[in-house]
Amino acid sequence: MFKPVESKVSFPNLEQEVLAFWQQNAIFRRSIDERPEDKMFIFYEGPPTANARPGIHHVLSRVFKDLVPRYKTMQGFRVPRKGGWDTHGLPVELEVEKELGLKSKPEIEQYGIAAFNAKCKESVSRYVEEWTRLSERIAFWADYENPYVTYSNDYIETCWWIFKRMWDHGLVYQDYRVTPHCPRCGTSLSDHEVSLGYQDDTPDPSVFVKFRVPDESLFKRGHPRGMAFGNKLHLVAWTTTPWTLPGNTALAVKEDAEYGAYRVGDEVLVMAQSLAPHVLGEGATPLMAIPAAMLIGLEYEPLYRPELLGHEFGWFDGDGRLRMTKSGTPGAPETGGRRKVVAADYVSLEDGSGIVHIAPAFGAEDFAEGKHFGLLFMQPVDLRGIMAEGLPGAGKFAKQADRDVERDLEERGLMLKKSTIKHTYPFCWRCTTPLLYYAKPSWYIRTTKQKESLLEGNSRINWYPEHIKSGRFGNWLENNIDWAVSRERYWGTPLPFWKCADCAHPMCCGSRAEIIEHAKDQAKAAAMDDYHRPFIDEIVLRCEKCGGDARRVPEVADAWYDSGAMPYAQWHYPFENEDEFLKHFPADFICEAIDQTRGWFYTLHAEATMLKASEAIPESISYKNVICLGHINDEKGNKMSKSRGNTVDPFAVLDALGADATRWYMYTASPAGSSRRFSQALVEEGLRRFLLTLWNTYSFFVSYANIDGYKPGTAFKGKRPEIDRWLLSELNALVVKVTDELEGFDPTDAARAIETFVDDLSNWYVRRSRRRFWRGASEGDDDKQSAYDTLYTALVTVSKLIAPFTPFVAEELYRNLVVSQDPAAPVSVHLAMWPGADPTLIDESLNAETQLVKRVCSLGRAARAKAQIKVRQPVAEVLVKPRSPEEAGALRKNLNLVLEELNAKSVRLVDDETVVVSYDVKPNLPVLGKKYGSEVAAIRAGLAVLPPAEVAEAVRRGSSIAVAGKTLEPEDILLQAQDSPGFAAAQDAGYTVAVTTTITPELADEGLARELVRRIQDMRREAGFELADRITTWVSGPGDVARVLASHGDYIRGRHSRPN
RNA sequence: GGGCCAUUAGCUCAGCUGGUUAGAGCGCAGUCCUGAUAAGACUGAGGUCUCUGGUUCGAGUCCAGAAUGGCCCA
Repeated sequence: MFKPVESKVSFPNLEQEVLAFWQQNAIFRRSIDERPEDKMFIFYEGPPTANARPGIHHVLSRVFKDLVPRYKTMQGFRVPRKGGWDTHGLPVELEVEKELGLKSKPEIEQYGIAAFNAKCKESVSRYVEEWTRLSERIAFWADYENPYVTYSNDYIETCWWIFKRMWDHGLVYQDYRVTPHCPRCGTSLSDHEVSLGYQDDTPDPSVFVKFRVPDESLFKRGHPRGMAFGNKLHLVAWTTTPWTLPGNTALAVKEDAEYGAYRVGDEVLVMAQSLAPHVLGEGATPLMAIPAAMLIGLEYEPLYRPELLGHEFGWFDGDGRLRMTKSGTPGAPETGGRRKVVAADYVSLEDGSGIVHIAPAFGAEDFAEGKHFGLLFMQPVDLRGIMAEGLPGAGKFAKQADRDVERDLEERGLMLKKSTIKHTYPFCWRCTTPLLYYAKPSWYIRTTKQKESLLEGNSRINWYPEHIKSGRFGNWLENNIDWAVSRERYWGTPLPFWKCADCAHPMCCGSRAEIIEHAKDQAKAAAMDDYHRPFIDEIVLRCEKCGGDARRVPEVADAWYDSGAMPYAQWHYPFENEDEFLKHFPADFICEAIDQTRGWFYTLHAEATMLKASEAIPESISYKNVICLGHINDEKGNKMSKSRGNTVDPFAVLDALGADATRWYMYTASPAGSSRRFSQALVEEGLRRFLLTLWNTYSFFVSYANIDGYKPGTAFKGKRPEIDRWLLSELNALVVKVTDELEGFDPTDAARAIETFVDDLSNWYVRRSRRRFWRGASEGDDDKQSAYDTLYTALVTVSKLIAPFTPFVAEELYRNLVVSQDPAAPVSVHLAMWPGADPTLIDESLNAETQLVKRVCSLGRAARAKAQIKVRQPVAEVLVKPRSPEEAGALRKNLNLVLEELNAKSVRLVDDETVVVSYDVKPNLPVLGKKYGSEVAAIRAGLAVLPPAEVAEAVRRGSSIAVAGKTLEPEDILLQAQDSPGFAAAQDAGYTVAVTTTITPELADEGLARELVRRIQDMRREAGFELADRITTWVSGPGDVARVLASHGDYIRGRHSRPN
């Protein structure tokens, strides 16, 4: 006996029972422990941050992550799955700041870094329980009893070790970079934060400034003396940030643009020709054209010279490194104050003057130009945004200093024109202070040095979808820039770099032991039990060069650095677990969404490459296969976000429809790499289409198997009917298909194939085979055995195939169908082995034949519908015209199916459909009219006298035909099929299927008999009888009912009772 | 401004290396079938396969360009 199965089912309830079973029997642990240790498949979990509720997009990545390990487990691999939590980073800090009401870094420091970090630590585990609950609920199997946690001391120590390896190999350096900076909060903002604070229509000054070019510069540049302008030549540059003008160290022109000199009053102004009329208006006299090449290299007088005011300044050396110094310091470049013109391709000719003001301290592009051309670097505004002494607006906030700068330039006659424009400008999303782009020192990993290795490694990684490899990820590597790895924050892995206060010598420590070794107070270092700030900051090292006090640099590491360290840090490698690390490296499979190309996919890859370059690990790729998921949008295709309020609570969907339905939707809706629209309605559609269909087939099988006492295990040996051979053929083809697709990391095509099979199983195999299950044993034991055996085999195989996809319903089917019958079987489908296909059972031509039969039946039903003859009413004959003799042969083998499906007494195959249809031939007047004009009348007449059958024949063959002296093409003639008398026909794609429409009294009686059967069945059902109940039926009715009961009584009785 | 992806029925999606008449599911209207079925079958309405060129005997499919949308970067 199988456990009885109701056709009605609540999947959410069922899933709870399965969850309890897994829990009680430790199935997850067993699914790992019971697999051989020497056959590993390695999966890395990209750690989520648990400081917010999980959303539906987390369900997406988790179910894809879960699928491959389950499949591989069934293939006999051991697939350990260590969970992990990403715990550091700015988002965490921001949450805590909000909670504590802190608004800036000074406030945090006042609150206390130790207390602040304690709050951060507390915050990251706030939703761990909810994350774990979700993971369990959707059957995302991972080990959350021993997860790696990025804030643990061990994890941090491995991060230090990685830094040290790179440090020793010259892959770490400090340099400046330009970042969006909030002068009030005293910190850089991430791109994400910047994008939160853009404001449109921000008014800003728009000023055209004159930069004087002394005649001497022209001579130096090789211009003839005759071309002197009496020191009246000026370059006109445009800016919306006058406060950056004291930082100007260059002007940029576009190399392929035409410039011109214009006389305005007694001055000569230079700017792009295309913009001159707009800027200068009527009063300007063009003097001459100047190619950009003549401007490049030209020296001009700076508006301001902060370097003379005792402020620190810098320059870019030959390596593009920024060196800071003070005027008069030995080694500082002697500039004579001159700045020069350079070429830059980003110079716009759309607005401004075609000459761009460059201040390397205050713009990313400017900084890059500085690096490229070895420019001076002036930063007369501090991190609070305050203008330096000695300059206009000194002591004021930069934006307020704008007006002082403008006034100063006006007084000096260097202001050409000023007005106000409105544009989009970024503000701090927390305090609405305007952001300043500001060059600050930052620590870098020299990834550019390993660019070739990064690319080489990538070439050995399998990406799904494939275009990511050379597309988004490959391009990212091609355009690689050094990784800015430091953050001026608190809650993160402290950078293990110390700098001597005396000689500025930098040191890097790659372990706790090294820190203790170099610490001035070794006892204190040894006692450190939290490696975070502020404790680590208190450890002062002895400078290895001069013995002075070395203090740690204030920055912490980018949180992405932590997650990229996960292959090593999860094992605290190399400090312990070397075996574990080597066994688990590299990963065979990882899976995240596409936004990780610059996140985890990159840091994982970059750190592995850097470590390989540092000869610290044996292999330079840390993952071999990666599924890169598209994003989930809402049902309208919009991105889901909290602020839009269009997020979906995963638990609502799971409670309503269940995890299997949700998972199935994720796999089948669209290929893994495509973005997808999510709505509960779509999940429900899949539930109905697939899960319920499968469930009902299963319930059907169990109901009848229990009545008949069917026992699996005694494999059927006799000759199987065609339809059973067909189902087994399809089933084995399905196993091959699903296995192939999963090997190729394509769950979508695999799942869709399963869906098609289940549809065939239910709506063709079971529907066509129903009677074989309910008729008595005496009516052919072999046939019935074969049916049970076939259906049982199909259901058991499907339960295994769907185990990675819908693990709950798979478990339910498997346990009832297999475990309840076979004490030797593994107790869970997730401990079972993946089914193998028997290729000898796959019969492609049989599969094609069945397709043909289904198509013919479909057309036959269409023909019946056309004649308005119900399927319950038998017809005398079905006529089929197939497309080829081969097809005729195939149909001949399946005549019984066609007969039954179409409720006909006989089937006749014909090779010409004109037996059942005749064609009306009509001239295609719109076509003929265009071709032949007035001759159409003659053609019409000519066509009318030709035998329609011959014309039709020619048209159907696609050959031309001679009519009234013209050669007509098939397109010139319209054919209209007419049913011949006594037939109703349907045609499609070269097939014709017809039924005879004459209903003899005998046929009518048979139809009535079936009608009676149906009515009585309905009554049985309504009365609540069980399938096996025997009933007594009384019938009264008009004479034909009595006649039919007499003539077809046995048939009617036979349909209502099961003789066994 | 650069890169990647997408665009096929009202909606969600198939359509393999070019090959007769472009399909499925959902939804809508109707008819039918049914003792596994919350299901199923059939019919109907619904397609300039985003557009423009090109290659080819032949293009939804290949090439070029454009448009729109999404994502990423600047």
